Amino acid sequence: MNYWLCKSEPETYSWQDLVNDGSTIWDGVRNYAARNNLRAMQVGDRILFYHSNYGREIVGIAEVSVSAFPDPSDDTGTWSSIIIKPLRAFKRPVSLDIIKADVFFLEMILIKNSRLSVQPVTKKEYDKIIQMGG
DNA sequence: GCCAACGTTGGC
DNA sequence: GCCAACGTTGGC
Repeated sequence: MNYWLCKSEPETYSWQDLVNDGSTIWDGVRNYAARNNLRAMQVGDRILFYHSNYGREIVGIAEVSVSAFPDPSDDTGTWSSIIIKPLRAFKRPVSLDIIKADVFFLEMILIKNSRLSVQPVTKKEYDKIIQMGG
């Protein structure tokens, strides 16, 4: 099993929206690095769900329920989508401030490449995040 | 709302 | 193939 982090602006699509919907298509990604990460995802992989902008915290864990297929919002066949579903919310959301303040996360992509919207997370990082999230 | 960091585009 | 110009993301 592999671990990932996906960003969403809560004003556009929040964790609560995902819970309400039961599952959602993750489409509209238009960045090659992010797309390649989407394509590497397998059913059952875990996704840390991060609220960017207003929020700036990891709020819960989602799961890949359908692996990569052509993005229906794209006519060119260049881009890919997946489908995710919520697994559980954190008792205590893990904020960007907390992550940045901890040297354990110095190498985390969330810190080093803050613009990448779909990124891999190591098992160590994942385990510590979910421990902090409760 | 500003702007730094990063990606992409297009002229040369 | 380089790089300046431009657009976007996302933290502050």
